[in-house]
Amino acid sequence: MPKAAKGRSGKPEKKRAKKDPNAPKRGLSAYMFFANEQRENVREENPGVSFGQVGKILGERWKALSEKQRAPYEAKAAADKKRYEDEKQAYNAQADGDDDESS
DNA sequence: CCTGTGATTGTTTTC
DNA sequence: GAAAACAATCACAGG
Repeated sequence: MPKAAKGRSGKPEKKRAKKDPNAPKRGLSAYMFFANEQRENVREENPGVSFGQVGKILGERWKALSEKQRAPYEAKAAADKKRYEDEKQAYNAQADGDDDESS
Protein backbone atom coordinates (compact mmCIF):
# COMPACT_ATOMS: atom_id res chain seq x y z
CA MET A 1 0.00 0.00 0.00
CA PRO A 2 1.49 3.17 -1.07
CA LYS A 3 1.47 5.18 2.09
CA ALA A 4 0.87 8.32 0.21
CA ALA A 5 1.43 9.51 -3.29
CA LYS A 6 4.35 11.46 -2.13
CA GLY A 7 7.29 12.33 -4.20
CA ARG A 8 7.89 15.22 -6.45
CA SER A 9 4.41 16.52 -6.90
CA GLY A 10 5.70 19.43 -8.82
CA LYS A 11 7.69 21.92 -6.86
CA PRO A 12 10.71 22.86 -8.91
CA GLU A 13 12.09 25.08 -6.30
CA LYS A 14 15.77 25.71 -6.50
CA LYS A 15 18.17 23.86 -4.31
CA ARG A 16 17.36 23.61 -0.65
CA ALA A 17 18.83 25.71 2.04
CA LYS A 18 20.18 24.47 5.29
CA LYS A 19 18.02 24.82 8.33
CA ASP A 20 20.03 23.10 11.00
CA PRO A 21 22.91 24.72 12.82
CA ASN A 22 25.39 22.10 11.69
CA ALA A 23 23.19 20.40 9.09
CA PRO A 24 24.29 16.76 9.39
CA LYS A 25 23.62 16.00 5.74
CA ARG A 26 22.20 12.52 5.30
CA GLY A 27 23.94 9.73 3.49
CA LEU A 28 24.18 9.48 -0.24
CA SER A 29 21.81 7.43 -2.35
CA ALA A 30 22.21 4.22 -4.35
CA TYR A 31 21.70 6.21 -7.50
CA MET A 32 24.75 8.27 -6.70
CA PHE A 33 26.97 5.22 -6.60
CA PHE A 34 25.30 3.70 -9.61
CA ALA A 35 25.69 6.87 -11.60
CA ASN A 36 29.35 6.95 -10.70
CA GLU A 37 29.83 3.75 -12.64
CA GLN A 38 27.18 4.04 -15.30
CA ARG A 39 27.93 7.63 -16.16
CA GLU A 40 30.90 6.37 -18.14
CA ASN A 41 28.98 3.54 -19.73
CA VAL A 42 25.86 5.53 -20.44
CA ARG A 43 27.81 8.35 -22.05
CA GLU A 44 29.72 5.73 -24.04
CA GLU A 45 26.64 3.97 -25.35
CA ASN A 46 24.92 7.29 -25.92
CA PRO A 47 27.46 9.52 -27.64
CA GLY A 48 26.09 12.91 -28.37
CA VAL A 49 23.23 12.72 -25.88
CA SER A 50 22.58 16.04 -24.25
CA PHE A 51 22.25 16.70 -20.56
CA GLY A 52 18.54 15.90 -20.35
CA GLN A 53 18.96 12.73 -22.38
CA VAL A 54 21.87 11.21 -20.54
CA GLY A 55 20.22 12.10 -17.28
CA LYS A 56 17.05 10.27 -18.25
CA ILE A 57 18.87 7.35 -19.81
CA LEU A 58 20.87 7.00 -16.66
CA GLY A 59 17.70 6.72 -14.63
CA GLU A 60 16.16 4.20 -16.98
CA ARG A 61 19.31 2.13 -16.86
CA TRP A 62 19.33 2.30 -13.10
CA LYS A 63 16.04 0.48 -12.89
CA ALA A 64 17.02 -1.63 -15.85
CA LEU A 65 19.49 -3.33 -13.57
CA SER A 66 18.44 -6.27 -11.48
CA GLU A 67 18.01 -5.99 -7.77
CA LYS A 68 21.26 -7.86 -7.49
CA GLN A 69 22.94 -5.30 -9.66
CA ARG A 70 21.59 -2.52 -7.50
CA ALA A 71 22.82 -4.48 -4.53
CA PRO A 72 26.38 -3.10 -4.72
CA TYR A 73 24.99 0.38 -5.06
CA GLU A 74 22.46 -0.09 -2.31
CA ALA A 75 25.20 -1.51 -0.19
CA LYS A 76 27.25 1.58 -0.80
CA ALA A 77 24.26 3.71 -0.03
CA ALA A 78 23.74 1.84 3.21
CA ALA A 79 27.41 2.24 4.04
CA ASP A 80 27.20 5.92 3.24
CA LYS A 81 24.14 6.18 5.41
CA LYS A 82 26.27 5.01 8.29
CA ARG A 83 28.61 7.83 7.49
CA TYR A 84 25.69 10.18 7.93
CA GLU A 85 24.89 8.56 11.23
CA ASP A 86 28.22 9.81 12.39
CA GLU A 87 27.45 13.37 11.45
CA LYS A 88 24.04 13.06 12.99
CA GLN A 89 25.71 11.87 16.15
CA ALA A 90 28.07 14.79 16.31
CA TYR A 91 25.17 17.06 15.57
CA ASN A 92 23.18 15.39 18.30
CA ALA A 93 25.92 15.70 20.85
CA GLN A 94 26.59 19.29 20.09
CA ALA A 95 22.95 20.17 19.51
CA ASP A 96 22.02 18.87 22.90
CA GLY A 97 24.30 19.92 25.53
CA ASP A 98 27.63 21.02 24.53
CA ASP A 99 30.50 21.42 26.76
CA ASP A 100 31.78 24.70 25.82
CA GLU A 101 30.91 26.62 22.85
CA SER A 102 29.81 29.88 24.21
CA SER A 103 33.20 31.09 24.80
C1' DC B 1 2.20 4.18 18.32
C1' DC B 2 2.40 5.36 13.30
C1' DT B 3 2.95 8.58 9.50
C1' DG B 4 4.78 11.57 6.03
C1' DT B 5 7.79 15.45 5.25
C1' DG B 6 11.42 17.49 4.31
C1' DA B 7 16.02 17.84 3.44
C1' DT B 8 19.87 15.85 1.12
C1' DT B 9 23.10 13.51 -2.25
C1' DG B 10 25.77 13.04 -6.76
C1' DT B 11 25.94 12.47 -11.82
C1' DT B 12 25.59 14.15 -16.47
C1' DT B 13 25.76 17.91 -20.13
C1' DT B 14 25.55 22.73 -21.95
C1' DC B 15 26.57 27.86 -22.07
C1' DG C 1 29.76 27.77 -11.85
C1' DA C 2 25.11 26.87 -12.15
C1' DA C 3 20.98 24.68 -13.38
C1' DA C 4 17.70 20.80 -14.08
C1' DA C 5 16.24 15.42 -15.00
C1' DC C 6 17.09 11.01 -12.53
C1' DA C 7 16.48 8.13 -8.30
C1' DA C 8 16.82 6.77 -3.47
C1' DT C 9 16.75 7.76 1.34
C1' DC C 10 15.33 7.54 5.52
C1' DA C 11 16.20 10.04 10.16
C1' DC C 12 13.69 13.40 12.12
C1' DA C 13 9.83 15.07 14.25
C1' DG C 14 4.81 15.55 15.47
C1' DG C 15 -0.43 14.35 16.85
